[in-house]
Amino acid sequence: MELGTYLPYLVNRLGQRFVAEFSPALAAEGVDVQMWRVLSALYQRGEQPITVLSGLTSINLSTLSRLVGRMDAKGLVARQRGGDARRVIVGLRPAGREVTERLIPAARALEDRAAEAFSEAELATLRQLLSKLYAGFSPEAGNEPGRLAG
Amino acid sequence: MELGTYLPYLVNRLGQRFVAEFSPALAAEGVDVQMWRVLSALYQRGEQPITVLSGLTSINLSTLSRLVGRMDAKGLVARQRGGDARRVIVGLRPAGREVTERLIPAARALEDRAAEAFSEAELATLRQLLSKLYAGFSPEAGNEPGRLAG
DNA sequence: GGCAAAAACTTGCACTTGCAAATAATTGCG
DNA sequence: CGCAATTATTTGCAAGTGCAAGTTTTTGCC
Repeated sequence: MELGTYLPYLVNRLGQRFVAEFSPALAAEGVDVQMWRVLSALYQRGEQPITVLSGLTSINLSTLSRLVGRMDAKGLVARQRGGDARRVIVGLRPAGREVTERLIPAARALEDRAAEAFSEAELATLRQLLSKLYAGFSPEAGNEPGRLAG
Repeated sequence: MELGTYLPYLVNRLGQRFVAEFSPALAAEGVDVQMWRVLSALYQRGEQPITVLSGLTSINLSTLSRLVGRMDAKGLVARQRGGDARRVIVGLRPAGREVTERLIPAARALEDRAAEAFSEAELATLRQLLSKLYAGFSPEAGNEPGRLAG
């Protein structure tokens, strides 16, 4: 049980670090990591039923329901009823789109900073290994793209 | 901003997956991920001042204070005052050690399962890249080993 | 068409979390 | 020695979270 070589440990440690590094930029825009995940998912994929959004972001549905409520109150997103009146479609409002676009450079900078010490080949290898590993745990869904983690 | 190649996204997605995969084993022992992080850190490194434990596990100090309280109530860990009476030393109790030892095989199995599709060389590369990336974000601390993420 | 079962969300509740303030113990300095 | 400043930890408070139960709309079947 070597800690320094334990894969889940290494992965989560790095993930937390990414979030920590991105947090100041988020705070400057008055949003948190969860909101960023919602914003970036909607930005990438367009408006979505809240249940689908829950899958895309890995945020629990009841948590997301309330999170969307808060984001709505902030003017970032809007709820609208779908053709099936049970469905709630969540979409970006202009303010949400603007916040997202202001955050994208910071997100890019984070990755660039991470990539600094690597060759393009190393980066490609890393991405490929991470994806392959993830896919290995999804017998059902494969590797649909989803949330953008900070 | 290709989501499927965005490194923080890939890393966090995989990290969450690891946690999700490990959760049933944890639930069977009546502990959650945070408790596991405390248990495994103490198991690896022996009893620690709560502040040090906070660093090892990346758990906020006030959160950890209450978490340790709950784990104490469960009989998993014990608090004791240090030589400097301000310090609180947290150590494993026998029940905590036993729970940890029962969980280690599941943790190992998780990694084995992840490693299935990889050659030893690929695994070594992945570990090295993850460590290097993490270290790149720590100008100060370098790469002290810490918590064991599920 | 009418009503039970299913589907899609939201909400009640109990618990966890993190910031800032409070408490407890030690150190330094006049 | 005594008290102000520092260090170590806990607690008050105001949120955020997830499970299970509740609400609303649709579907399937007689």
